[in-house]
Amino acid sequence: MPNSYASSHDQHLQTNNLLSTKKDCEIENTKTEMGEVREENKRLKTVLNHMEKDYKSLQLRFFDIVKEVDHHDHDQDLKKPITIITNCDDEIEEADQLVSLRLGRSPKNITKTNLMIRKSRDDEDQDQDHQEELIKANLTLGLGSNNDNDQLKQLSSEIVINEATPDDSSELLLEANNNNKIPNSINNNNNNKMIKSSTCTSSSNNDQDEVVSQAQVKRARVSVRARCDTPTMNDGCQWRKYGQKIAKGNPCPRAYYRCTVAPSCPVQRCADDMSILITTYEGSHNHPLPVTATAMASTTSAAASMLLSGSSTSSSNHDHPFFTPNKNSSPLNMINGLVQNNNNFNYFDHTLRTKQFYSSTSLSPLFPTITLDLTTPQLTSSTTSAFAPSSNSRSSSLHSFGPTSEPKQPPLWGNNVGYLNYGPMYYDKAHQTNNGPLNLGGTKQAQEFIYQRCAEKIVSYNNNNHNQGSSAHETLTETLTKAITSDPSTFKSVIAAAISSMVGGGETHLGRKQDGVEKLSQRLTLGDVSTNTNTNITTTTATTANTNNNNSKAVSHNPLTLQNGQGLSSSYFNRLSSSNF
DNA sequence: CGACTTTGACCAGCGC
DNA sequence: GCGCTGGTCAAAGTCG
Repeated sequence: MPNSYASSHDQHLQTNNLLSTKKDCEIENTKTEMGEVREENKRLKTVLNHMEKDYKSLQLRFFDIVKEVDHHDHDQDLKKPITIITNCDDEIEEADQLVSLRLGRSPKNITKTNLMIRKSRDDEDQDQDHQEELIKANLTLGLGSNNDNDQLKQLSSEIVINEATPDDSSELLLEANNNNKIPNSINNNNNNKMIKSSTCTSSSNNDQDEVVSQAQVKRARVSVRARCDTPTMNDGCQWRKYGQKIAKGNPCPRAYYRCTVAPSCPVQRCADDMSILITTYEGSHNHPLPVTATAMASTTSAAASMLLSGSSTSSSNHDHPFFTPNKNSSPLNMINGLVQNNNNFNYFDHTLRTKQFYSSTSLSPLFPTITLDLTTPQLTSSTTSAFAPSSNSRSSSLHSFGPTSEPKQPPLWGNNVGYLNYGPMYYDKAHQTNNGPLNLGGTKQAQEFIYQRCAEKIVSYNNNNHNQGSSAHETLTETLTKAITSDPSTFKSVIAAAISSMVGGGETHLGRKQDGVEKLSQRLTLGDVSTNTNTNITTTTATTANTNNNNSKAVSHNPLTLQNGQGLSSSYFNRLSSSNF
């Protein structure tokens, strides 16, 4: 018995030793693995830092290039016989605004050119319906005739000029007013009146049609829907409440805010809805924006530009689950994404799908409104999910909405979501994931627009500078190389779209020229771009990139108590955001 | 005291 | 022409 006991005891000890040895081994292995994970984390951090540095440097370079190109365009612009109304108080600002006004929409002289070009084309295509003609007449982009290189070139240069400065609806307003000899003093502070005045001053049918279209453009609004517990949405700007009204049929008051960053900034916003904050922006800032504000400004400006461009339509857009034609509103040849219809959104209303897109009449029947819905669930998988949220604050998420606001953003060109899918027109809140910032899709797409704009500039710039071996050109080449290296797919998409916009312009949605452009795009993108070749959007939208000279107006509706513009927006949200980073 | 919000009045556009 | 409505103004109140 003792022996058996001793042997069993030894066995037990041996088993214990084995177990302890095993545990030791496991611990060692675990430690080793942890060490490896740590090293991996370090490597990842290093890579991330490197990417961030690259991103920042590329971003800086990009803006430098944009400035250079803008400057160059501005120089060219001064040489061009563009009519500039000089009976304004601030000629410098006026000139600047005039240039910026024309993005996405054509000023009168350009429109005439476009009409002329179109006229020759119409000899071939007699079956266009009159309304499309009228709409297209106001599209600066996409009207170039392939048969007329000179005109196309001229048009391209015009496009470059148009995009030399940031665009937005108010700028467009100003432009139209200039065309109609409306005093600028009216423009800055009373866009509505100005618009109506311009409409009344037109005489000829063409002018009337043009003015009507421009009026629609001028009144474009960008409505941002987002679930927000706070009275206002933090978009980085400072807002001051100047009025509040109880809208009929809406228990929630509508508040009116005005941007207080600059005294003359026409941006306003108002807000309404119970759990969903709807912020409607009108116009664009005419002053440098805080970093945190550039995101939303860029986003809304891009949306407004796309709304105004009208060239961005595509049947493929109808497949977007959040595109909502509004049967109560007048047709506008444009928009992808969600169109606001009061506060009711009819997702996927197949019966209403037509070839045309419709604008909203929610705030005013005269103001086409495009809505960036940040409240709806994600219905489709999106590659934007690759962009991990960097903030846990829903409210502060908007801080990282823009290209420059979030230092920890993922790589700028990091995915190839079809920008041809009109991404910037619609930011799904689901892209934030559960707690994520809105910036994911928005940032990337907005930045794609920036890039797109750059690409457009590059194309046009090169067209205008064949014989100039300038340093700017070298810089462009260098930057392009870097960009391609960074993310070839997206860059190719952008370039393809840019070229498409130049070649095919706004015609693609009609099926004309689309084949060639589409093939070109597909070749360039090597399949990176969605088959929804809405190539024409390229042209219009790039507007938003430069917020330094924006001139916009914002209106927002807050269903809740809607108390402050600046207070919550700047202080509360800023605190939130600062605490998160 | 300055900045901001509140709130009633005013104005202009639009529909009937 | 009248009334409704949206948008704006400005004086008063509030807050830090």
